[in-house]
Amino acid sequence: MHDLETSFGYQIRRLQLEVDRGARQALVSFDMTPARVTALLVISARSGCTQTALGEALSINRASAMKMVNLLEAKQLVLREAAADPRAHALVLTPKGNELLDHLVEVLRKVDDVMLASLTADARQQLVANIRQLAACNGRGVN
Amino acid sequence: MHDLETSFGYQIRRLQLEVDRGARQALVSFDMTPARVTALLVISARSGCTQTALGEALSINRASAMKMVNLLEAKQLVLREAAADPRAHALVLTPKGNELLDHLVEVLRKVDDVMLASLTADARQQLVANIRQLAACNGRGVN
DNA sequence: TATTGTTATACTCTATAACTATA
DNA sequence: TATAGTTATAGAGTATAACAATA
Repeated sequence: MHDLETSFGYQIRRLQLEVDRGARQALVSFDMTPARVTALLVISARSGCTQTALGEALSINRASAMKMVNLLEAKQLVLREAAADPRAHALVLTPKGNELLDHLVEVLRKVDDVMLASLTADARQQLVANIRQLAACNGRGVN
Repeated sequence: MHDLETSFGYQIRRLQLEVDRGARQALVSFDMTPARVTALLVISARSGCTQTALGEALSINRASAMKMVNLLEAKQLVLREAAADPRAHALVLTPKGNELLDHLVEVLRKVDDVMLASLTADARQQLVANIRQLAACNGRGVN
C-alpha cells in the first residue's frame, strides 16, 4: 500500500481539483474560467506587456496566448495597443475589464473563504504563506 | 491593485501548475501522466472497483473513465475482470501495473522532495496535513 | 426504470510548425 | 539571425447524448 496521506503531490492534486471545480462553478455565469481571470490579473499587474510575456506568465506558448487575447478582446476586456516595437502589441485592460476583474477577484475570494472554512485563522494564514513561498521558489509568476 | 499574495485560489493555482509540470516531466519517459498514476492509485486502493467508481474518484465521467481504462489496459497495467454484476467490470492492477505504480510513487516522492526543499521539516509536515484536511473536507477522494 | 459499459461526436486547451514583418 | 505575432493543424482530455445489456 502507498501512504497517500503524506504524499504532497497527491494531496495537492486532489485539493487543486476541488479548488478548480469551485472556482469554475463560480465563474461560469460570467463566461469566465480560472485561466482567463489569471490572464486578466497578469495584464493588470503588467500593463503594456506583450502576448509572449503573457504566455510565459501563464505557462503557455505564444500561439495559445494569442487565442486567449483574442477571446478577451472579443469580450472587450482587453485591448491591443501599439507598442514601441511595431512587431509587438501592448496589452492593457479596458475599463470594462478592470471592473470585471475587481468583481471576480471578490467572487473568488468568497470561494476561497468557503474552501478554507475548516481551518483556523492562524492555520489559514500560514498555509497561504507556505504555498506562496513554494510557488515563488519553484516557478515563475506575475512578479 | 489586487493583493495576490494573500489570495489562496491564485497561489494554489500557481503552485499546482508547477507541481503538475514537475510531475509530468518526471513521468514522460514512462509514457505516464499524473492523472494516469492517480488512476492506478485508485485501482490499487479500491481493487475490484467499477469504471464508474473510478470516474467518480477521478472527477471525470463514465465515458472518460472508460478511455482511461482502455489506455491502461493497452499498457497491460490494468485488467477488466468479471464482476458480480455482469454489466460491470472489476478493475484490478496487473503485476506489471503494481510494479510500475510502486516505482512511480517513489519517483513522484522525489519530485515532492525537490519541490518542498525550501521548507523546514516542520513546515512541510504541517503543510501536507493542512492540504490533506482541506481536500478531505471539500472533495471526495480515494477513501 | 435505473445503471454499466459503450460508442460517436464535439468542445476546450494546448502544442508544433511554418509564415510575415520587423529588429 | 532572431523575435512578435499570426495561421493552420493536430493531439489530449473532457463532456454530452444515445444505445445495448442487465438490474
